[in-house]
Amino acid sequence: MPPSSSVLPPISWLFLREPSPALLPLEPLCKVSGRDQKNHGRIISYEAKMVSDNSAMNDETKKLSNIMILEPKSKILKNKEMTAFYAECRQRQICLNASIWTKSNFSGMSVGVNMIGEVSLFLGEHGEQYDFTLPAAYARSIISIPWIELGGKVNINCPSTGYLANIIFHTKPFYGGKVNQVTAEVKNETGAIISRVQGEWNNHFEFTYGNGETKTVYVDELPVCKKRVRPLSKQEKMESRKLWYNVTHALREEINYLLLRPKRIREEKPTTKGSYPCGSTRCSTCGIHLPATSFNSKVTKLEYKIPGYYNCKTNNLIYQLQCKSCDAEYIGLTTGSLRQRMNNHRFDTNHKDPDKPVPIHAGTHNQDFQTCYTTKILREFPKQCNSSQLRQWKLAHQWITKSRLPPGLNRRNLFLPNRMSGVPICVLAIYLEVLTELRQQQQGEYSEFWESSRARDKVKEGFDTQTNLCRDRGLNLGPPAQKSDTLPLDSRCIAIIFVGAVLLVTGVGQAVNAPTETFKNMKLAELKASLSTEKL
DNA sequence: GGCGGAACATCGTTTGAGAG
DNA sequence: CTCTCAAACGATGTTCCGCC
Repeated sequence: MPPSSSVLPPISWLFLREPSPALLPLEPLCKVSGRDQKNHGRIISYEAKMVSDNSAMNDETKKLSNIMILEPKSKILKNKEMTAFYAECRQRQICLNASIWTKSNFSGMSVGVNMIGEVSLFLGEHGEQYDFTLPAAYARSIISIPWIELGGKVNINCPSTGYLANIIFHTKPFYGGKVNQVTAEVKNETGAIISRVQGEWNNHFEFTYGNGETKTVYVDELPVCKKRVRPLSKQEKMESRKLWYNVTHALREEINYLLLRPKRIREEKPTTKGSYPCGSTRCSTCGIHLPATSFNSKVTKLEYKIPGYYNCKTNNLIYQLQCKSCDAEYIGLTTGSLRQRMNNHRFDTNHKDPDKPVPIHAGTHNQDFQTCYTTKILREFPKQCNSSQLRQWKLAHQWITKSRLPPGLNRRNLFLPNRMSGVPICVLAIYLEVLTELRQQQQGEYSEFWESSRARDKVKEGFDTQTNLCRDRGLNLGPPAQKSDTLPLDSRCIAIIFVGAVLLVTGVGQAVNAPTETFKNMKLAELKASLSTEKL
């Protein structure tokens, strides 16, 4: 067989990957991390015979499929999580030797996975070896309906003959374009192009040879070899189906959170600021911690960017628990890690603590903590922040997300804390707006609340003590905010000051049962002064 | 088998609200 | 202003599990 004939089957083989939905995580045949004790550095030996019982296959396919044996690859890299396998067809003297590991990175709504490793196909009959590189895989729209595509350049090289194939997997352009497009050029040892390939790797592709002949391959028409594996009961702990039993079970039962637990891709630092799962194998919080780059305010109807890179291990933070089944949410604060706090909530929920809002709400849906909630980190605080400051910022976040109003899960009281120094005027305006809505919702119930001089005085006290505070720093701590998209609750909150002003001036403030005229005028002047100093 | 990290379980402390 | 109570969080010890 001339090299020009033998170089093409490996290319076909590379293309003929079954397109798969984006539901399953990467499945290793053998997951290797460190040294396996019993085998002294070797991967445990597994055997999976693939026997075809498809009578429609041609003889060559039968020969190949009947004796395909998967064995472990002896060479491993320490401290790398990698997929490694060796497969051979002894009758036809074909063997495949492969080791693959991944580097992944987040970029907004998608995850890119670079497949790094070696794939070598050896054809004993011809004494030729073909070395493959692999395309990158991209999981797009990971927060909505995920889908997968391949991208990047791949080379197939045959050192003994000098033949070379350059393959390009084209990613879909942002606007228009087609998915799964692939092109390739096959060159001989002199560099002359002997064949071109074009098509869709999951549908059909066309080979155009040097003499003008063409050949089209349709993926759907290719014979399918039915895979046979050992029964689950006979598989060892690290065999593929045993290892991935939980994932398979969860898919069948639609238990979403179980899908996120086992063998997660290790994440590099994401490129976009936001709240991300840590990727630790045993971290239960990752199961409810979906990647997020922003959160919404039900008061301002605006979306606020999360201002840093956070994960389950982040300390000193304000977090949000969002019910998957309804609009209920909970804003909490912890000086420990998100993971520690979620463990406490999980414990309370498992024990159906009747005194705590998070377990009570999960109980109303008859769900456990993992099933009921998702979480995200809204903000991390520097360690030098004292507890008083932290509480104020928690309150501020509770107000702008309305988590203190139904159906929010935080406590219902709406009194201002005793010490309000440091809380920006815009946050107080938000507070007024929330209070107004509550008053409109619960006309009778809250009139008594507001009529009590104590409640009214509290608000007045809150405004009185914030003179010369904050200079409208929004929810940003530290130095005065710069005007930037990455500083979330800053100039946008000025709009809320308008709301507060309108409430006070137009008499809508009457809905909260009327601060006094003097109080209104005083606060309006203050609000105007703030606005005049703010560059919108 | 030892070590370290994560989860689990429990209890103590802090804080805020209400009442007097 | 003080006391009481409950919500919320933190701290700590134990258990489990994966890795070396």
